[in-house]
Amino acid sequence: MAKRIADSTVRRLSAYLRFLEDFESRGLETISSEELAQRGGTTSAQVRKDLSFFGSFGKRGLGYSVPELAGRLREILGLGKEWKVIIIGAGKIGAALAQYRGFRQRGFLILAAYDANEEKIGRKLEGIPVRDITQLERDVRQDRPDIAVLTVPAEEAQRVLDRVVKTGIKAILNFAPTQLQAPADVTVKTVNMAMELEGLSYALTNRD
Amino acid sequence: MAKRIADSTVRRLSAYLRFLEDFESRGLETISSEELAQRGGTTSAQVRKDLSFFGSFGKRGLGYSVPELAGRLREILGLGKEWKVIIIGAGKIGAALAQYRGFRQRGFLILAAYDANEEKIGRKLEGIPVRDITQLERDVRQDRPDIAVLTVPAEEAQRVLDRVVKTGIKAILNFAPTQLQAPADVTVKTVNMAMELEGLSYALTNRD
DNA sequence: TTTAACTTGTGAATTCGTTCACAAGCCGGG
DNA sequence: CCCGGCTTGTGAACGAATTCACAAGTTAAA
Ligand SMILES: NC(=O)c1ccc[n+]([C@@H]2O[C@H](COP(=O)([O-])OP(=O)(O)OC[C@H]3O[C@@H](n4cnc5c(N)ncnc54)[C@H](O)[C@@H]3O)[C@@H](O)[C@H]2O)c1
Ligand SMILES: NC(=O)c1ccc[n+]([C@@H]2O[C@H](COP(=O)([O-])OP(=O)(O)OC[C@H]3O[C@@H](n4cnc5c(N)ncnc54)[C@H](O)[C@@H]3O)[C@@H](O)[C@H]2O)c1
Repeated sequence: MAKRIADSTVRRLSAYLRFLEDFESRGLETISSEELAQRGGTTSAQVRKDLSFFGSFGKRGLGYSVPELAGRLREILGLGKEWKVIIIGAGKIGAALAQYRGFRQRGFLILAAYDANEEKIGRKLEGIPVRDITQLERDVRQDRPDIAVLTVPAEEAQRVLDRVVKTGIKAILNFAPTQLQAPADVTVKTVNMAMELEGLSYALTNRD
Repeated sequence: MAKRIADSTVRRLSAYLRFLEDFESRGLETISSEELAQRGGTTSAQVRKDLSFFGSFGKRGLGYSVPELAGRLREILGLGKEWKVIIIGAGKIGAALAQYRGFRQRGFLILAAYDANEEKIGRKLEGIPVRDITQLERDVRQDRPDIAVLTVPAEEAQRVLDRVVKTGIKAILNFAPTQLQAPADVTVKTVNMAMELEGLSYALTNRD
């Protein structure tokens, strides 16, 4: 990849793909940057610029072929393959995620959940086994998961992250409300719901 | 407020507050922008600039008083009061959120969850009642919640949002993976986990 | 009182992301 | 085959956010 692509661009590509899949299922053949923009709450120039970082996929005067562009986006986003995911922390949020069908549908296969609590180990969550965290290293060597989802208490998060990193996993989705430290070659994304709520609090407080 | 403040700034303020509370609990009296920056993975100039939009809270040569700055940030973020929250959709993720203590701890009081499914109505989730969605309008008039959390299926999300907006609620946290339309005076934040995973997929695919 | 070590607050410079604006290309109709 | 309508792709302009860099203020020590 020649240029560093902004995070915001990647998020929009992901959104475009969602819309394209919707259009595809309705049997539409082509779509213009303007239509895509309207659907995504952005501008047509933004759409074209986003796509232009990766090539030129459209036809002037016509627009984009829906299936072709969807294919290109899947390729760019790395969604051609099925990604293997493990969940660490089979608590309330971990269980909800394990049972969520949306991930599977988008090509993310959840292999297992891990927990330290004896009571949870051995159970199944909608078919997904809850395993003992002490098995983590062995299992990772065998199953080679690509992504780990962290849903352990905040106090444990950094310790668990370090352990996960040591197994060689390079991508982590963290739900603990903490700032985590990881080596540069490991990508960590944090979903912090308290922060989102505080953003709403700010918005409610500071309106004109 | 004189200037429009960037979303990214508000998020960082929220993070700073978290660190300050940590420092506060450890009994530290003052903190420098450099320490705050290190903790938050940013730079000291960024910290000072963020704060400077709202006033000057520090002492040159010394740093910031931990309790004072924490108080100022709470004020800026509107965390002086307790915000009332309702959850719409008592499914897997809605239930996890309803049972999450972290929100209460940070001043977000969950009043109730609402659902359309008869089987769920009338139950309690860790003390939080699940009510019939048909009661929504009446209850909102009475309880005056400030924030609605949407955890309904994606197909329902826009319809439910419109209904919530009509009750006069001005802040919404949406978990459905859809782009939602709302009037300009309503703030909608969407947490899209599939998009986060696709961001990880992109990162794994396009490394140097 | 002077000095050295720190740290803030903030214009200015820079970097990054978005929007503009238009040449270039495609299509269908006459 | 040419014209009018439409849409892409992209430099250039713009605007927003971050980083730099330093004067100004604080403290402690001699
Ligand atoms: N529940 C929510 O809705 C919600 C929302 C936002 C954020 N979060 C965050 O997600 C995390 C989990 O929250 P939760 O509500 O699911 O809590 P929870 O207590 O229900 O679940 C945590 C699980 O992690 C397990 N665990 C603890 N230490 C572990 C370790 N070292 N290795 C493996 N497993 C370990 C526990 O046994 C437990 O099952 C927390 O950081 C929380 O702040 C939760
Ligand atoms: N479960 C997860 O981990 C997860 C993760 C990311 C996103 N999401 C999103 O969150 C939403 C909910 O997911 P879920 O897994 O909790 O699904 P779910 O089916 O368990 O829950 C949805 C709930 O909404 C209720 N509902 C449906 N229509 C309603 C209406 N009109 N009014 C009130 N209630 C209504 C249903 O009765 C159900 O209880 C979906 O949009 C999903 O894509 C879920």
